[in-house]
Amino acid sequence: MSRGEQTRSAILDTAVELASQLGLEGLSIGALAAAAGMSKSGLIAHFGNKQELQLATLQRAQARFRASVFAPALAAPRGLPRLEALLARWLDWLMSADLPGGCVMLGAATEYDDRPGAVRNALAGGFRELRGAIAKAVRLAVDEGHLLPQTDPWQFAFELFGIVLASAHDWRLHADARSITRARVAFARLVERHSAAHGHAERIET
Amino acid sequence: MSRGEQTRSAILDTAVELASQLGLEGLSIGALAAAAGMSKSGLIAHFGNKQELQLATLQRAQARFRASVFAPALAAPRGLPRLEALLARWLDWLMSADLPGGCVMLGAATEYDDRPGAVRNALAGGFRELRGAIAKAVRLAVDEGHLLPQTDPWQFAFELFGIVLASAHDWRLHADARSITRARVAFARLVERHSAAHGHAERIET
DNA sequence: AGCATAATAGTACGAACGTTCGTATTTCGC
DNA sequence: GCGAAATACGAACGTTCGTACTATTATGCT
Repeated sequence: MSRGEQTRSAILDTAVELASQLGLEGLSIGALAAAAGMSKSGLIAHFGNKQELQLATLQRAQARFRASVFAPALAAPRGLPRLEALLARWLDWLMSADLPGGCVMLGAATEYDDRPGAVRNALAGGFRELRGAIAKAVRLAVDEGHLLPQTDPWQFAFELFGIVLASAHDWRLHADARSITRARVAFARLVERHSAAHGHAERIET
Repeated sequence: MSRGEQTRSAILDTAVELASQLGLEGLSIGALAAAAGMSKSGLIAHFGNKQELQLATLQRAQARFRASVFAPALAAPRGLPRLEALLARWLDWLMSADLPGGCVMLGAATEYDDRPGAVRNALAGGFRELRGAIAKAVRLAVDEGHLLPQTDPWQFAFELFGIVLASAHDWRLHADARSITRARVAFARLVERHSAAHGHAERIET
């Protein structure tokens, strides 16, 4: 890795951290340059313009998410264990201390949902890919016999996503640690509802 | 209503519309003045400074939400009908065409969740109040016998909130109309899970 | 070691930001 | 109808924004 690539990578690390707090749009070249300890012009030379910087920052954040959340989940055995690992890692990711301003993608989602362009496309693509991957994991859980065959993977993924969103909201806006427990309870009930044990069996105690 | 109050009110209507698209932080005095057809100085004189403008805009959006979503829901009979009305109105609100940039509160939530200050406090207070109202509606549904007594109102409100968040996300970022159906399905299952008709559960009403 | 090139800094630009001030205009009670 | 108060305007402030262009420094290959 050349020197330029090194500093570019270091810049992006700082950029993700800053974008976490200020949003992808609020991330300014001047503030980033100050945080990275270099000049505005020297910094932006690595990317050309701000949009390219935003795209690169988003890609870096997405790559981190894949590495911290999805890859470990894929290491878990397919089926329910993988889904559980996914949720656990995802919650860890959202509440991690090294993302001081929350998930960059979730923040950018509300920023760019009505702002057509390359950033929005990259963002939507990432979320679509994520949702598809979840749906696939659900399908595998059905194949493994952990979930009932009539389970709709997309509906399941939708509801799981909602649980995560609500948890992130409560955690970040209200600093409510109960959101973790609530997410786990909601997930357990979501699974139970689609599991073969459903109908005969136990009740979940909160 | 004096003339000043009239223009102030008209400004806030425009401000809500603009903040819907640009966010509460991205809402600039210059752009708002242009949209309202008046000068920057003449506009900001009604509020003092930008933060007061943001607070007033937020309060206006919150009042609109109460009027369009919560008040009609309260008109429905307590219990399940009220909860169903709440969800229906909420989804209408989120997908309404006159909120071109999405819900102001949801947008501001991710903007200000790590920015302490008056705006964040007002925002968090509103969401707390909303969540409490939902929990209360759930409690009433339990009292009416529509939901099982062991239902945790806060857990129920959490999950309902998650359904709404996921629906708003899919609708706004992916323009996915299926999010409405998915929200309804998820809600129906959430209710079913806590209802007396649910499989194994014991009845409370004779 | 020397040199071509990559990498960073420096500077300047026009525009937009929020805010303040002085002044003109309009409204409204008397 | 008059005058005080409310309301709106226009101009300017200092700052920051993203970007462009030039100069300087550092790297790496032969």
